[in-house]
Amino acid sequence: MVLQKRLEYGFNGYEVPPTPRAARSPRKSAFKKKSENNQISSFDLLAAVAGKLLLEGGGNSSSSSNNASADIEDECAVKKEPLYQAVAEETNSDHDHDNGAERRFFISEILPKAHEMESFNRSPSPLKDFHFGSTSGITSDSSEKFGTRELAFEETKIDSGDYYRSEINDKRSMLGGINCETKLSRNVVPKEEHHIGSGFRKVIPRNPSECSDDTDLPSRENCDDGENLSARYATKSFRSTLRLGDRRIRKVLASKFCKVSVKPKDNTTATNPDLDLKPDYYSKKHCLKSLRSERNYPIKKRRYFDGYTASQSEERVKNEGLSSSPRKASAFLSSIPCQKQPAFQSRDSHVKLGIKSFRVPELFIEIPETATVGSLKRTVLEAVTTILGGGLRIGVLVHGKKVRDDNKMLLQTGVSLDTLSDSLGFCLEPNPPQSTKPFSPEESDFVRPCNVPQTLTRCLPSLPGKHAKPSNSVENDLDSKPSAPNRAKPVYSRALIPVSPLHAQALTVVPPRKPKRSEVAQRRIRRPFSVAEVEALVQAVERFGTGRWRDVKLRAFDNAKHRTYVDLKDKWKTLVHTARISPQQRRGEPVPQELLDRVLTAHAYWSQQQGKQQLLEGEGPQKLETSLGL
DNA sequence: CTTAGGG
DNA sequence: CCCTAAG
Repeated sequence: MVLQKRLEYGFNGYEVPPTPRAARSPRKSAFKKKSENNQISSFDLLAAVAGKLLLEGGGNSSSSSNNASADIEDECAVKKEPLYQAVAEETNSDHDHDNGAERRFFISEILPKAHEMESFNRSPSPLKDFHFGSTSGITSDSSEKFGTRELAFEETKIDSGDYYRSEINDKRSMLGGINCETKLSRNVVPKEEHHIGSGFRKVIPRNPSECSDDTDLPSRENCDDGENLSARYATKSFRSTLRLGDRRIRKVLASKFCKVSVKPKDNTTATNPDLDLKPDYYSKKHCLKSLRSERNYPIKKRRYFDGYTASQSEERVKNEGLSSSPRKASAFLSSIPCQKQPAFQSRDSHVKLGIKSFRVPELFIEIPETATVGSLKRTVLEAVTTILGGGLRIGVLVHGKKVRDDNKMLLQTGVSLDTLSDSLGFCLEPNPPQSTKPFSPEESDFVRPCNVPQTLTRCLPSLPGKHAKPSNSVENDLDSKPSAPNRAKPVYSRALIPVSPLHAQALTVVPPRKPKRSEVAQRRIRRPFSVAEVEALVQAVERFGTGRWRDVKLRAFDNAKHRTYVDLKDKWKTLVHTARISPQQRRGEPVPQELLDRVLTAHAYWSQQQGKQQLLEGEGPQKLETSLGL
């Protein structure tokens, strides 16, 4: 229903609002619930339809930039039924593939050898597979991508399906943004040129490995793919977890002066015997969350990391006289127990990695004894946020050696059925916001492989020969981090216990300092709207009205990362004002009168609509559709 | 998160 | 553009 409504058009080129604003909340809820029940939501469908159109209609979408988005909906309106079905079918078939469990197999129960682990960290725990480590490679990556990284590790599942596919159906792939989330899936999607939003184009590679750091390839379709999602969208839960502190967290954190100790740690509790990771629950939840999250406007967060984090950190070094080499202290080691899962042999030699329950057991925090508990909490949060929120890179270790070539096939790296028994390791490397100073050599090489148990011996990952480029690497695969919320706080506290008594004395006394506002967030630079942008905005508002800024943003400015829906709303506000004042009073780049006229027209129209809607709402929802001629 | 409005 | 109350 919703879908149809949204595809309907009102008269005069204006789209009739799908539903009164007041009634939209319930709609959202309904959507959410539906999705969680593994049903196809209208939103999914809409997205899928759009994606399909993009695929199918790639050739005929020759419309000008400002019409591309309109074309999508226009076409939907015309043949929505067939499309609807097509999409549904496609989705269903996806599910069918999911059920083909016998076609895949697990790398399960990645049980490292305890003695090897101990040699590194003297941990009594036998279960250590993943490690936070600082390696020499950490510092060299692009800076764009950590802006919005939010990670949490708890339950991870990495699935290598029959085929690799990069996500292309989502308009956000146009963002060229922060996350490079590569997903492994079973579908092959042909390389296409896609038109999205206001006709912005971008060629999206088919191969995940071609996904560069500044490419964003999320997808809503993943909602249907529970298994993949658990891995893919885990990145989101860290936020949920830390959200306890909410805003304050975002603003306050990000010191790099956490030292991380490599200390014995109790990992016994880390193991969750439950092998079923509740993929449905997590996947859907994460998926939903990500749907929203990924279309966030990370500007603020990124600003925070790029600016505040670094500057304040450095400032602290000077002001607070923390230990001689605070940066050097960024080594962060942790381990994550991997869970055992039933292993299946796959005819297709595909691998399914199951990683469960990432943990951050040890944190070395430096904080003065005189600090308050509150500041301690914040410090811990800073440490964690810096490391996790700053983004993580996955290192792949084969036989204890790091594999740096992302384009190598697993087979080529020696990861095969025959050799898996030896060791396949992963290394979680912090991706510090400021990646200037490399870590000390000792720490840099402080990466430990996790050993793969015998069960892995049977797992021979080999990529389908169909791939033009055998560039699917574990590293890429893991880039889509999975996670699970909830345990962050317990982890913190436990981590602190053994550490603080040992090092508290050596710490410099530093009065907790409230970050100044200027440090937290600087005002964004002013970026006047161009006439083209105004044109796009006007057109979008003409269609969506003045109360659907999110739609406007998504449709017309989805690729303009610096324009938030609030910006668009504000701009409209000023546009209306501009249109009303005399040309002499106007400043800045002159907006064509034609556009200003349209602004007034649209504004008047939608104001009127709004009035009508409110009246109708008063009369009762029943009459609404009738009155609007729906 | 989105909207709506004031600053 | 920012900030924030409301939903």
